[in-house]
Amino acid sequence: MAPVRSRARVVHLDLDAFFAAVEQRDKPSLRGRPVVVGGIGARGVVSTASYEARRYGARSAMPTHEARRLCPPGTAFLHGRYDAYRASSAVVMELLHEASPLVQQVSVDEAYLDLTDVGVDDSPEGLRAWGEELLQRIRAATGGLTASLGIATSKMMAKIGSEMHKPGGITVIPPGQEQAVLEPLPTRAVAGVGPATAARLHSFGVETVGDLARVSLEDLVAIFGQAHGRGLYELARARDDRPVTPERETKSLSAEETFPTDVTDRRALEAELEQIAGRLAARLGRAALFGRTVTVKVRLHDFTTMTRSGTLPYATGEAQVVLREARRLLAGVDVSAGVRLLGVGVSGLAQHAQEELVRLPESAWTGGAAAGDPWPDAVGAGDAGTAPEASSVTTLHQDGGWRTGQDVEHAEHGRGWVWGAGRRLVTVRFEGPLTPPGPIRSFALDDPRLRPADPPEWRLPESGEAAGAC
DNA sequence: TCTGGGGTCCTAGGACCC
DNA sequence: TCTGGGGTCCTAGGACCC
Repeated sequence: MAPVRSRARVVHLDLDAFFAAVEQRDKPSLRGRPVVVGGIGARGVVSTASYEARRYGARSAMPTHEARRLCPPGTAFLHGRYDAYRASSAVVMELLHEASPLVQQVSVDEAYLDLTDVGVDDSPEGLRAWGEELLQRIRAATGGLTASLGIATSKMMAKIGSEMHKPGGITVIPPGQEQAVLEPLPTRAVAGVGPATAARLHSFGVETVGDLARVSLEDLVAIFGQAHGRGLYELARARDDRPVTPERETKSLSAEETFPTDVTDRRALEAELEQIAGRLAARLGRAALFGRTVTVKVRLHDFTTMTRSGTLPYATGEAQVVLREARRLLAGVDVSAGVRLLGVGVSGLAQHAQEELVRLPESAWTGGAAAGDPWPDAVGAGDAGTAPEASSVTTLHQDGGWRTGQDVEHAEHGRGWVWGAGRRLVTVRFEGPLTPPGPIRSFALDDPRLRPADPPEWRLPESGEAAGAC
């Protein structure tokens, strides 16, 4: 790891009790009263508690019913108004971009700034004055919202600083003071130490960052693995050269829902899946993204969580294609004991449908297509892994009149859907038992046995079939 | 009436290719 | 034709962050 920055040039800004503060700003009757924003339902959790509510013990991520137990009558429990929060957040982020060319927004209420190219006096007094002015501008532009600032030589120290004098405080940790600040703090203060890591460290008698700094690199790597172990070793010494990085590419999108009560009925689950996949596809569309890998997430009644993923031969943004793959994946999960949460995600994102098809290896024929089945044009054009002409790929989608995701019926093999279509062949994925030797087969585009079909009623697995469906 | 929803990164094993 | 190492892709799960 590179040497630590020698000057305090990283700023962490954290809006104080942000959601609750917006509510109190917009509804004067809530000012001075405990306010809890988050899920209101039986299984809701707290997103943000106002400082008044924190006095009674309400905290973020706490089950809302527990916050209800702790807080006095008259406490306001509110659903989040996320559009309002986003609007205020945008005002603040705009001010940050005026303050520095290098801003990394971490979430709706947090950001890092790099002051390297900002002409600022980086003495503690100079930094404090700079911070006061920024906070004043934020208050003025947002109708009184407050934030806390940490200014230090690294992201980790800046973040620790912003926590130290909340709300509304500015904490400058001058170069050279990092160790002294860090050592007495609990290990949780180190970036990347969550409940699990803290518990393991505790079991070795490691409670503070100072304790952690006395553990050897070899031991940390042996216990936590290469990446995490080395990270802990460095961060415990305040060695953190992570840059402030403005824009990051989206890697995945997902949508999920926790049900008020566990769902055991597969038909109800199917309906939920359709809803969730629809929401996800709409977001894909808005982001102009297409994904190849579909992941279904199932949380059971006992909180055990399973994921099942499948990778398509092409990137898609279509709700029906996402949904169909999600259904296939869900069919392989035993849900008889009750499902608490259902989710659908998409990864392997591309900015164009089909973009990834050219790299598809034959191994992607997970269903075990008959040996010798040629892949429709794109892969068949050369050795596996050799990209065909781009033009043949970009037109794959509609060639021959077949559309990926389209429902079809084959005279011998039964119902299926179009998994890929090329200039000469169409590949169909079959779900039913009528299709030995495998569920994927290719046909000539004009194969008379193949015809378009209406979307199927989703067939529910027979009881007992689910677990073995894949 | 325990434990949201949206993300990121890492690990580990197996398949497959060279 | 018994023996291997590296690289990539895929899947599943876990930890962490806000």
